[in-house]
Amino acid sequence: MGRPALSAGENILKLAGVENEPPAEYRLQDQIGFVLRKAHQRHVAIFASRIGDLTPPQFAALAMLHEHGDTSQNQLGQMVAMDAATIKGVIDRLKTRGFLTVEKDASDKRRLTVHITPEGDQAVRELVSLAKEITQETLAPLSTREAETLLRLLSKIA
Amino acid sequence: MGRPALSAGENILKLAGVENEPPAEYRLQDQIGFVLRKAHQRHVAIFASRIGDLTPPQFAALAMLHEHGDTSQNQLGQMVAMDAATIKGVIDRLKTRGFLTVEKDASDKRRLTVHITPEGDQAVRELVSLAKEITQETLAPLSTREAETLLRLLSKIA
DNA sequence: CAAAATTCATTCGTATACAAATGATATCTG
DNA sequence: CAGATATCATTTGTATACGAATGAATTTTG
Repeated sequence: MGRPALSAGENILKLAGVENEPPAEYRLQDQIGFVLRKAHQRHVAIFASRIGDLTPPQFAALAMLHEHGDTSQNQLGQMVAMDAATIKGVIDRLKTRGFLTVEKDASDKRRLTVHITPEGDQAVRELVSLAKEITQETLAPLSTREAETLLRLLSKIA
Repeated sequence: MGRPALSAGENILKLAGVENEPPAEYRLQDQIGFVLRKAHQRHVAIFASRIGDLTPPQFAALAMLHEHGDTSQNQLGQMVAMDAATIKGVIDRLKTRGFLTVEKDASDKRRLTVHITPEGDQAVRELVSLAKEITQETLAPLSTREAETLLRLLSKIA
């Protein structure tokens, strides 16, 4: 009588009637990090399809400089969420393109001050409408209300 | 009587009472791409603080292989959203670590079949609980309900 | 079946992204 | 003021990420 001892795959919970709760399995597809990476990839692809000759970080740095005016290199990096090593590369490439210039700060010889050029200003002005379209296309699968919600929640975890 | 001709900054809309709608300005901080990039950065930082010796893409590839079983290199890449060049690097590094092996497919000589090793399986099993904590911490600023909403909306645009 | 098209993997080049180390300059503290 | 700290920028090394070109193998087509 009775039943045999517990065999592999069985446990006391099962005996007690707490059936097979799929052990809170881990599905990669449902993890925020995985979805975040894919959403970001899709956005970058949309960006590249509309603005082929500037990357999102380059545009971000230029747009921030356009909006905010002169800043130091590291400060600009902070504003657009790039560390010192990353912002340097971005600025170098924008400098090569003639969109900005860099000069030593007289009052603090460690600093570099970054200026946007007229060409840089003009580029931002011309690209803003495309950038708006990129935002639109990225959010196209969502209703206006959903898009607002997404932006709000995403901002909270950013 | 009458009023002077339109001067700079004025327009017919203003005359009609549609006041100064700030020209739908473009604020970088409100663009989905910018927020997406920052949220992704934060997640990667959290991941690195908990799982120092494996990157999110490496863990994704290994977890997918664990879950799905043997696949070709490119197919694995598709499953974890990495192009051929990217997945190759990831697999090379996991191979070096002994988490997987790669061998030529006999029936299709173009293909490489990727096998997870016992060490790889073990690593996934041990890391899953940490991975869950990473998800939790990334979503910590949100309520449970908000987290579900975010995941759902993000999946739609991913 | 033979030519054309496709698929799989590799390689190269460019661009983020970040840790860590370094040198120059500023600021703080005792 | 002098030594300790901190900040700014640079450099190096590693790891995604992707476009484009390439070669080998397979599949499709005419």
